[in-house]
Amino acid sequence: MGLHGKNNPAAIALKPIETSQRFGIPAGQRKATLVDVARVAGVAPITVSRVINQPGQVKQKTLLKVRQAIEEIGYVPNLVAGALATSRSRLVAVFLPVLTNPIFSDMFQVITDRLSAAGYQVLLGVSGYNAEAEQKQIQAILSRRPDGVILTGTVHTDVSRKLLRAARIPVVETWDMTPDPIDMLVGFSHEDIGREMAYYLIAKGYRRFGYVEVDDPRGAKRTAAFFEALAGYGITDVPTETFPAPASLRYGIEGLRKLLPHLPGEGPLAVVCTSDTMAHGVLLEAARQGLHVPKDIAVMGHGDMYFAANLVPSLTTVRVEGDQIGKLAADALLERLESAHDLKPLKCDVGFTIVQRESA
Amino acid sequence: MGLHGKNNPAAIALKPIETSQRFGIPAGQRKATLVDVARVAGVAPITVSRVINQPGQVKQKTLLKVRQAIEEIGYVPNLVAGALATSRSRLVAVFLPVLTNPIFSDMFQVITDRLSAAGYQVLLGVSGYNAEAEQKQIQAILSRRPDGVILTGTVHTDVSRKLLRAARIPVVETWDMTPDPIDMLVGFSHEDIGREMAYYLIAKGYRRFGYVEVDDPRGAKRTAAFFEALAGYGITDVPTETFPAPASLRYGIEGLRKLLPHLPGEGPLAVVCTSDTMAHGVLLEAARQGLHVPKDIAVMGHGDMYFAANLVPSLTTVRVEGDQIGKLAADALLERLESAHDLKPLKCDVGFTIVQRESA
DNA sequence: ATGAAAGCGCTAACAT
DNA sequence: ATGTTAGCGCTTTCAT
Repeated sequence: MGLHGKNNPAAIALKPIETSQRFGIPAGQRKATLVDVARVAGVAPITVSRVINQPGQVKQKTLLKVRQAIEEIGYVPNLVAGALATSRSRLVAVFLPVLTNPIFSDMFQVITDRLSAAGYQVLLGVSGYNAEAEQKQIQAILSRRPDGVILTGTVHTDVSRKLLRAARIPVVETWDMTPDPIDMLVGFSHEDIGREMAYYLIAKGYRRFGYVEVDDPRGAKRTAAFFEALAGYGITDVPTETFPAPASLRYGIEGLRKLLPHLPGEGPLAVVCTSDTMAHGVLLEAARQGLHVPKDIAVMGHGDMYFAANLVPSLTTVRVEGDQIGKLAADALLERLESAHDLKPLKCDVGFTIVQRESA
Repeated sequence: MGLHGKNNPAAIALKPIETSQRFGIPAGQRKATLVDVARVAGVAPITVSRVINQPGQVKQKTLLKVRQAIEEIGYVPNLVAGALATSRSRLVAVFLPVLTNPIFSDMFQVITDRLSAAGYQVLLGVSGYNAEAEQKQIQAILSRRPDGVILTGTVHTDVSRKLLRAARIPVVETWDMTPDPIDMLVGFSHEDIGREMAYYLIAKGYRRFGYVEVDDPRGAKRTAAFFEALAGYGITDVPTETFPAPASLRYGIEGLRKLLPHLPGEGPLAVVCTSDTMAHGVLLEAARQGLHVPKDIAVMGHGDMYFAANLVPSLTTVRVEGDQIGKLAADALLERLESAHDLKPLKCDVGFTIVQRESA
């Protein structure tokens, strides 16, 4: 690869300096290494390493000399080699279902900010709400030897769980609750949300419901709990439209259109969506059809996305503190990474809020 | 680090097998290596390497034997070591201004899909429309020795450009045009867009304008060209509201509120926004104020985001093929990476479309 | 405060 | 088709 004298010990041994330009700056193709810096600065390679990693241990004068050499030859440290030597990659893998949902990208942003402030970089995996796809990515990313992993959700394949346990690195599952986490857990109960939404609407006097959902494992938990709570009030006929994840505006529009002919009985009607995006669509379609929200039809979403408060009418929804989850997950990981490696189990429920606005 | 006999050559030489459990499976803490697999399978380490990387070169029988050993001890290859040995990391760095704009996350998704299909993984950097922040991240990520880099925009610090050139890896700049790209370029002309928007609105008969923008370098190009084109028609007084990037719904709402008292003269009025998100806000605020769109006020956005077609009234905007950019950028990079490394310059303008809808 | 030697886990280049 | 040897660029350990 353009390296002169490679695999020719004699050449290297005989003329270690002549293979480079004056001052040992590597010729043309080759990238500068620690050894090059050391040669220019007139110190041992290990001293250069110390200047970079533990500058406190190096005399001021040496420090300056070495830093000047680094500058002079434009040395960029090779973290691949560093990672191999220390078996610490300073890499954290984060898995998200989708990137397009601001709720996840916000969490990702918080995680990235905190981790990169601590000197870590983030490898992103997007699994598309699919445990098999997630497994493939986990498999691939684990060969990068990340120092830690943050997952979205608690539904993973058995192989994924086994691989993660075998990797013996801290793992944080987020965005859900489960009795048997892989390691650490920061989330909230989707069952609680489903139930509370039902109670909220029942309390408001609604007895007729329509439901628009996308097929994702956590949404399904909310759905099941919602239906169960309604059943407690004798309400069992809830027409439902289900679409493939991820949610889109169009599914909301289509959902309401398909739902309308099937909604049973008389009296106040509420349509519940598993995401604000679809609730937005329902709102738009209701407007197109001349239906008044919430008089003719109440609408409730999930996520409190950025537009929810500003829609006309504003959207009643469920707010989850994604930032908070990201912060807690990153901090928990960092604590494990930085401090003593003793098993400190973490299981944290950040809760949720029903945000009452105009639509329901 | 839990490795028995480390730095004790005698111990290793004398009892290489006894340090492990039966069959050479590493004890408790240590992760399995290629050598462990080789020992279990009864072959040389290089053969295991071939089974993983060039299975075609290995006899069927050996292949099975080795794969069984891999399975048995749960071996996960160490790509860190592989990367050091080959000086190929199979890592590509992608820099985005923000993640929350679907236009970028879509492009990212396309890039990720194509690259991971080719066996690469993607390191994401989010620069927040800030060249200094981008530089810091470039600096950090280059020490991971990525095989290639994809950037958003053509505005980078001098240091960034120098670092990227020195890295001697393929670089694709996207989402803009420039006469002096760092290496390859896939984008479109923001000047063309600004100009065409002006022509479009002039042709529709508008002579009074308001402008709502966020402070990002590419948006600024569109703005400048828009104003220049208007000046060609003698229109120089265009009240403008500028907000810090990234765009938000709220800026649109606030923007229109602040703009309204200042809009000059009489006759058809158009408000132009540098993003659909803000145009959405303008639409909402116009509705709140009882202004009819487009009769009282026309609105034009940029980006053709997912909601643009479904708003009421639907949003006239500019569509840019982000997917196409992502596809071309990833493919260009892959071609450089996979085939001969000869300098194949690429400069590609994917163009744009003005999407006429109800709002203007 | 600085250095010498060995090794992290893998693969390229040469055998056989 | 498989093995041997050396080395990727860094850091650890032990010495000075």
